Amino acid sequence: MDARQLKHFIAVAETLHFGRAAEQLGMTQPPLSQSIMALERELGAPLFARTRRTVALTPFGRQWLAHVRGVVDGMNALPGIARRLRDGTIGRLELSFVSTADYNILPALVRRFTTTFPDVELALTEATSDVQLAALLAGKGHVGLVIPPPNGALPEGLSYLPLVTEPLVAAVPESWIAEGRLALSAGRLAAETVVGAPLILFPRQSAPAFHDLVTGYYARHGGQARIAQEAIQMQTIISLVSAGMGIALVPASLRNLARSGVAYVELGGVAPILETGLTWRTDDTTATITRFVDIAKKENGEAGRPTSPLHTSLEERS
Amino acid sequence: MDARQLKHFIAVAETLHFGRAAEQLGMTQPPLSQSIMALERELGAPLFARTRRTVALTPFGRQWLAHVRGVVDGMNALPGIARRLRDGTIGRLELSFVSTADYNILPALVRRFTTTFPDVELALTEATSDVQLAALLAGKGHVGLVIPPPNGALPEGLSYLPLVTEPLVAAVPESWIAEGRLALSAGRLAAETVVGAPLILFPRQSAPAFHDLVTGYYARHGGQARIAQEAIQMQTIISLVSAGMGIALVPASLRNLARSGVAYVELGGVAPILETGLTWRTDDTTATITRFVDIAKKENGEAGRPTSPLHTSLEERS
DNA sequence: TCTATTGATATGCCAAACATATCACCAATG
DNA sequence: CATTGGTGATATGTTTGGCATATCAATAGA
Repeated sequence: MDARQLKHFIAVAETLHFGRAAEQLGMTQPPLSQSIMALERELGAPLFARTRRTVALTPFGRQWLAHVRGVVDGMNALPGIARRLRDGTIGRLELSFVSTADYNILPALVRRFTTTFPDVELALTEATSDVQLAALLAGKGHVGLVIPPPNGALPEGLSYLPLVTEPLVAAVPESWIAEGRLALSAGRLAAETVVGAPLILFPRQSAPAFHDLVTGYYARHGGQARIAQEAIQMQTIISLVSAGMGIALVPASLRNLARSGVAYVELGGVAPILETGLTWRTDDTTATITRFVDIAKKENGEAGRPTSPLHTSLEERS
Repeated sequence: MDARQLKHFIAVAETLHFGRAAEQLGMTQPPLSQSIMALERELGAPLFARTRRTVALTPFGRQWLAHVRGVVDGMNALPGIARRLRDGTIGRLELSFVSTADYNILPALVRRFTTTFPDVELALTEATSDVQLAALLAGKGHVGLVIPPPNGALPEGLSYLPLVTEPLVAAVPESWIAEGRLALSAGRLAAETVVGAPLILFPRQSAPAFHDLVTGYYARHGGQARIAQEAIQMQTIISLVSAGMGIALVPASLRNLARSGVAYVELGGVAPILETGLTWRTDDTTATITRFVDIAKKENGEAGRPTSPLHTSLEERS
């Protein structure tokens, strides 16, 4: 039961002529006859009904042929599959991302990748940066959209590509502005005003980089954050703002999350800059990762200003 | 790109140890190393990441492995498929049948066959006997339930197995009995009464054997059939009887086709006997045919009286 | 009757798949 | 730090089986 024998069988079944089948196979007729005979002996039943002058498939041979064809076709496809796996044009890529990326770089990136490599299965998982980094270090997943750690140093073994930098803005209850509780000057919110308002924030453990970015702003402007409420989901935080529980400092791209009763206002003073980038195991040679990083680099280069992908993402979501 | 190489690859991928994989393959380690190296050279990418002490699949190797497994499994399945094709436990069987068999032997036969050989695809086609015989002689289809030709001689090259014999009965409008237009004696219809009534019948060309059976009855009882209407479908004939257009001589098993306004009455005199049997190409060695004929023989032996399968068929149809 | 064509048989050759022997390297262990 | 056991790679010899050449037997067609 050899692949060679199966190909011999298919050739004879297609030509119904041992001589021409042998020629097609690049061999001579006698060993082909022997190969078929050996196959028939092994199967215990004749595949061909031979007269002295003609060859015909037996009903058994005809039915078996269909199955053999499937296997041989699959076998012939293996080198091509290997090549495409090597090139990264087929396969599977597991991408994790922080929730803020969902309003930012993610949709355009995913769209670009899936149109460029439609046969790569892209598995998306939302997770916080620290969870993503731990998973990658444990060998799970392939690439992650993360907010890099506070000290700026990623764990050993991970590569990193910055993708988007954007300022934080304040998400405030619209009523607080209308009622004059928050004073705007030149369309901005003065730093002292921000520091004085109750704050809604991620718990530090879930998103240390983001947390430190916010508290750093407070420290720079001489104040201690008065935390009214903690919440994990961005949507939840905005809901709490909408309910008038406080203000929140959020990435500018969150403007894409329009919600009635919430206004996004630029911060006075030195607005914190949030960076989002792509990370992956340096030693992971999966071709689809290289392809994805290439796409991300190109996206980054073309997008230019950090606001550009935001609009793109809005279009994506419509 | 050889099946042998693929099996080598799978063995090493499963054990992650060249020595044990070689042992499992019944060979020594050096040629196995060479085989894998040749495969990697052919694919242009390493399948395994080797340190001096350990072997691990590369991401590329892991993804390709899944595809290779599918092909090799399919290949390993081929002998088993061949064996079952040879035994007739898998495959395809094309069965044609006359419409009267649908009320008779067919349902029980099909049920028995499909439960005994659930993996044989059974294709059913309704056709008249002459069409079936012509198709079989032309190499189309496998087995047919037919009413044997009038002279009793089937074409050369076809085998035949009698399955059911049953008398014809008269299908008459119930009103004709109630009104006394047809007189019963001892629950039977006198032959003279039958001969005098208008007849609904198959056209001879569609079912010569059946046609001759009916006209033979008329000839034996000294009369000429007065044909009120011809029809091809049994259901149509019974509908015409129901409409009071005449009487019809039909197989006793047609009692299974109960229709309001129609009564089935035994014939006086020598009631014609209708035979239905199975036919197939004598030289067709398809194993499923043998299996089907075996089932039919057993069905025939166990069923005994011709009425038995009728009740079975009624149960089937409920 | 003769010829051409077909698949089967007989026999010799050689590549390639395998085995044996050995090496180079490294981790574990005292 | 030296030693030992275990790993995959390398080198080389051996044999099997897949193939080619030569030929045969049988038959359809002229």
